[in-house]
Amino acid sequence: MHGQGAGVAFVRWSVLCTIRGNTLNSARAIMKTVLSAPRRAVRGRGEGAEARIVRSIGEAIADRRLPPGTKLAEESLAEVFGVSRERVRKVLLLLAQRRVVTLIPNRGAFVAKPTAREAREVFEARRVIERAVVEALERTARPLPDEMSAKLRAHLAREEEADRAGDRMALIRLSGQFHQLLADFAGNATLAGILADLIDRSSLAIAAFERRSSHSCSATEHRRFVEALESGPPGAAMRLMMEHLDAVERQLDLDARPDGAVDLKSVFAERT
Amino acid sequence: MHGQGAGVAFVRWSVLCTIRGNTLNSARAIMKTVLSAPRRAVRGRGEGAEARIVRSIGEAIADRRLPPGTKLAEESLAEVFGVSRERVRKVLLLLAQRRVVTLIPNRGAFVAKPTAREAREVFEARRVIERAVVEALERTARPLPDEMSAKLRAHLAREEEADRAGDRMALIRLSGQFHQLLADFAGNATLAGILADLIDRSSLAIAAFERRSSHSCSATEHRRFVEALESGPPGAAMRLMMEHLDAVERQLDLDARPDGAVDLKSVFAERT
DNA sequence: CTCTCCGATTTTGTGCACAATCCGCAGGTC
DNA sequence: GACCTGCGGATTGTGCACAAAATCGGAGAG
Repeated sequence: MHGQGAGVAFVRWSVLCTIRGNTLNSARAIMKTVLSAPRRAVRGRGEGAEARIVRSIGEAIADRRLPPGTKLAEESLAEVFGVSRERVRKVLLLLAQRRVVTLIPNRGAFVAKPTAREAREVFEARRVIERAVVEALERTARPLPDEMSAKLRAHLAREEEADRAGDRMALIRLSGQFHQLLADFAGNATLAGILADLIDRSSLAIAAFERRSSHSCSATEHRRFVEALESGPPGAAMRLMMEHLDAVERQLDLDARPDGAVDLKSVFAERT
Repeated sequence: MHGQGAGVAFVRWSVLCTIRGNTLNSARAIMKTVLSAPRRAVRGRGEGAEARIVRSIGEAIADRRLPPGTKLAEESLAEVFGVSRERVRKVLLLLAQRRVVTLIPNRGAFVAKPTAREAREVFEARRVIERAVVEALERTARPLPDEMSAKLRAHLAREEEADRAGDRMALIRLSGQFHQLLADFAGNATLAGILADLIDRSSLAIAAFERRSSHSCSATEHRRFVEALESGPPGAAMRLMMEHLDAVERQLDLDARPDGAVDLKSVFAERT
């Protein structure tokens, strides 16, 4: 989970200078902000704690240490993170709006369990956005700047290392980060933020619908994509990305199963 | 602001049946849910109030009755809506995550004032998503089903009526709803939800950056689009939609102006 | 033996009060 | 005259306590 923590300090004096008519004391305002920012950072807890907890829970969900359907009791989380229950409540509200957890009135918070339909929608949305990302990359960044290339290759190395080590959890997280990295390079923070949510929800969908035993390695597909982006013919990278997303979705078992208690009969009917 | 309220009742027993191993008492769970759902609806306030306030504030922002930078004091809002202050706080947190309001620690909530960069990003994101929407519409819904056609034409009628009446506020809201309607027809609720946020943020960007005096009427462009979608050659609708979004963005004054106090000197320098 | 009802316990929801912070303003100082 | 420094008023942030609701267990009826 990669929160899109905007620069609060910057927003701060921006608002200060524009809201009220008095724009002349901006220097003083900047001064106070610069001084107060570290002070806030030193205490570190009041505001950073929420972001930390959000990220922590988010990563746990993306890594499937918290599988879909898991109950997230407020009291337990408060104890785990050493904060008050209401802080946890706020965090859960944030995660709920990102559709990563489901809030059921008077029942509590649960790790979201997407429906098959929602899973399909999320992947389609990813295709839509990532197509635009790759288009932007192929259009504006060709040849690929050294910095991007270096970061991508460093990331690929980490992925392949995790693959060799059989660290499935790290591989999942890195795989998501790869797509996030591409979106960041594309230069549209808004789209990147939207994609961040969709990637998290993809993790959820994968956790909920993954077929047992099937697993095409993302690392090699990612490497082929980067190579196509760096030195392939125009459109090759796009094609690889679309195929990659299709492959990931095809790994899922999204057929039938209206999800729930319906197939109980059929399950036991076969046993007669 | 069009909240995407999911079917809570459905999620409810779905979770019930899958979380714990015991799946056999699902019938009983359904029973209790079916009974409790209307009861919750009758009381209606505990959960509906928040959504109502979110929609209310959201519409006010989209209609520019609350221009960017307006302070949203908790106490005042609580009094206006007749709820407790913490309810308002929750609502503001939700709106903040949708980037419609900006939350500044210890300062309060303000109607978001997007930067020029953010405005450009939002419009680019809209182009990305609405391109997909129109593609889906042209691909899967051709010829256009009667129901869609009827709803679209009814909407056009409302837009044109508002245009004739000079009801600028209604026109803005209807214009947003038009795009929302198309996204709904495309059949991907996830994408439609994302677009809903982007449309709201577009309203904000327009409010913040609109040029005085310029105003190309959306209603006629919308009508042309619908006609192209119904009976135009393939691709015509897409082209019109892209041109329409470009036109809306071009109405904005997104040049230079790093936003804030910087141009004060230049403004007064010209007067010597 | 199964189903239903009902009370005890746990968990969530909400109002309230107090603490912390910030803005505006006055007074003093260089 | 400009700047720093406290101080008062107001607003936001947070912990706490209580109320409301749901789950879980057992007892009783069919």
